[in-house]
Amino acid sequence: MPELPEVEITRLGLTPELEGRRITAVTLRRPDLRWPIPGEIAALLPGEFILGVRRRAKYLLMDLAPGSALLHLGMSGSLRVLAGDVPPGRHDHVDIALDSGRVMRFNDPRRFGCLLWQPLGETHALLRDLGPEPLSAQFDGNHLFRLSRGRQTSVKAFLMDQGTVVGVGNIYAAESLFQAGIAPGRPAGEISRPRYHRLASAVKEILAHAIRCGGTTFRDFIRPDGRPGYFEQELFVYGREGELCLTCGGILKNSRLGNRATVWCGHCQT
DNA sequence: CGTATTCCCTGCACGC
DNA sequence: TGCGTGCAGGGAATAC
Repeated sequence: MPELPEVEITRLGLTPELEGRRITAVTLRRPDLRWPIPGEIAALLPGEFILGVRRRAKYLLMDLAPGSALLHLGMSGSLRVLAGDVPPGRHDHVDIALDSGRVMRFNDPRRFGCLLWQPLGETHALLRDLGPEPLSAQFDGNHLFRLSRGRQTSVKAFLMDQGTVVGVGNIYAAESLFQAGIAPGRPAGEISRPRYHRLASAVKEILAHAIRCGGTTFRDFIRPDGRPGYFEQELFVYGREGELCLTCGGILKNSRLGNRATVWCGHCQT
């Protein structure tokens, strides 16, 4: 389930394979993923040079002269770069062939991902109302404190809201709240400024650490070169409901918040 | 506007 | 062994 670290790891793996390459062909084996794949993808990409691969939130942007292809991995998507003669398998929905003889292949069993188009100079509606990047200076405890005043929703839902800060999904929200010692169900508006400073620091540290580990391969994430990530070995709470807290030895609780599984320690998180 | 809920989709774990 | 059920979840859409 790709969150910011997994998307960033994907970007890092794609960049040396894609940057400066010319696209020779686009193969769409489905007309749609989450949304229909716009005609510009098949019409405009072949022949274009890939100028760069950027990331904004959990979106990847492949920059070409006439605009950018926008990719989201949803929760089961992955991008791999393979030799051009590797036959496609189940759920290999899109191929982008390169003049290197290799092919970037988009696999997504659950099809929550998307492939969209953004003309040069425009910002796609999906990118318009996003909060700051968590690893940027714009994101800090003051930002969280200010945005949370008057909010009744749980701090976990608040943290996972992409308008608050981007890139934090269920795994990293749970881990960040654990490291900050904050109970996930606490109303966002009731949390003090010092505690939000701790939370912002935890988010930054955990995301940066997860990127260094190559991301989290909990079920299906895979890097462009086929290797897994190793951060799941560092998880303190996510996926560990009923097991022992690694800090205090208590039993980790499991509840549902905002229709998401939420694991936390009732002793360490208050 | 804020908040909670539903829905999209497939693979897999589970219980009978 | 096979079948039904529930869950996983990003995030848009919908309802209130």
